[in-house]
Amino acid sequence: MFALLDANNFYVSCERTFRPSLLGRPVVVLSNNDGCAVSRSNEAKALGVAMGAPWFQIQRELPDAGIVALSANYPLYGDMSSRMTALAAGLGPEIEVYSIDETFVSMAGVRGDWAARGHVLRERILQWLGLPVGIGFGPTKTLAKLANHVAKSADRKPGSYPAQHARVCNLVALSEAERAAVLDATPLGDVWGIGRKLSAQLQEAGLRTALDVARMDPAMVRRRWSVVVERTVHELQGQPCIALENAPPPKREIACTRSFGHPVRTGRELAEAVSDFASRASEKLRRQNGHAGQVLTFIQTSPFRRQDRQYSRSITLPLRRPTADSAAIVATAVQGLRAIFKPGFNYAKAGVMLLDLVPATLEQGELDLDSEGADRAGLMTAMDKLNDRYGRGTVALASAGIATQKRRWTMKQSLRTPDYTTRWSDLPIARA
DNA sequence: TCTGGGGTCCTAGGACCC
DNA sequence: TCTGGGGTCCTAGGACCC
Repeated sequence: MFALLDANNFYVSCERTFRPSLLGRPVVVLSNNDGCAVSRSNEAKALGVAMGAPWFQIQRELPDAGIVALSANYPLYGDMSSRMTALAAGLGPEIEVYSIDETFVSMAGVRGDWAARGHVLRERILQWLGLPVGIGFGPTKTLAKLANHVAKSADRKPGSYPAQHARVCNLVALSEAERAAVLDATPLGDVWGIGRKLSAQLQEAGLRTALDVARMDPAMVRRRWSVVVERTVHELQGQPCIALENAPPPKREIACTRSFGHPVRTGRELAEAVSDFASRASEKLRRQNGHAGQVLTFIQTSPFRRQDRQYSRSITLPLRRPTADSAAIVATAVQGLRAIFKPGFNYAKAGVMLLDLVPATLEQGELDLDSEGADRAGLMTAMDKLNDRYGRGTVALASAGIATQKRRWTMKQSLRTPDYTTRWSDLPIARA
């Protein structure tokens, strides 16, 4: 038995908490480089702004709609997220933080009226954080997700589901027939695990709703599609196949990739960017106390610039031994870049991925002939501590590249709001 | 002019081995 | 003329998620 709690329009809602004047207005939060709309208020959705729509297109198509756009402010969203998660944890004995705005809660052994508890929690999150959330309960994670979808839809689009399900929906409390009716009112594309491609294929096969999918024969589904889809069918039938992951396993790969604010043509600038990405990825790696075995570097032009010649390549190089040392990782990433870089292109994006991750404790012993290695780990720890305390980039390795000119490739964020909750100088001031 | 970033899992197919 | 069968491992790519 599971609950899924999920914030409505999370990024936009976080911004509204600190700028109430945005309530009731069409608002979008943009991806890095102020590229695409990645969070939309209900008013923006009602105007037809699609998820992932490029901002320049929105402006062109709806110049007079009064849409407010904001650059993504991840420190703010991350902080609001952990506050919300802490409150959600009160619902049941165990939780899984599934994403920045979604938390699964195990309801095992929880007695009483779940929907009533859900409404209380919902009110509290709204009052304390200003965040509207939807809560769904179901016998499996897939059904809890579906219930959550029902809760939000019944709230936002009256008539899509019975009004009793608005904001909080408990599928567990429904009769067999009532649950079937809810599934039958749900297009199969809205089911967790059924994306665009699969949706099209299932519709081709004559299916329309979540109920149709739930009634398929799992063995046939496995033969015709895959075990993944088979699991979804079982889960829709109420048979749990996906467990709660209370303690998430360490990451198997770590990436840092960015689109550039301006096209980049020179190897020097690319090397600067790749060095920066590699050292940020190394920081993430040390945070999970891991070592990487391989480093992947990629660069690519923009597929949207049809007039440009296109080029896209990646290369994976092994590290001499698994490590989390920024210098070694940066050097390897740049070495990879040298191997794949070709002049004469407008590069739009680059990235570094760390692969073959292992726990740092599994480090293979090695005779330390150059007597340098011993202090490296300590140096990295010291660097991380300084950067944690005084802000990213306070100290860096010279080998990671020092910008000698303005970094034109860094991303655009012209519509950023303050770090209201994570920076002393940005704290809002209440006036009587 | 202007189109995100970071993950996971599964499968097919090639390389290689005996 | 006619050239096996079975297994593992790895990688690339696809599909999905938020």
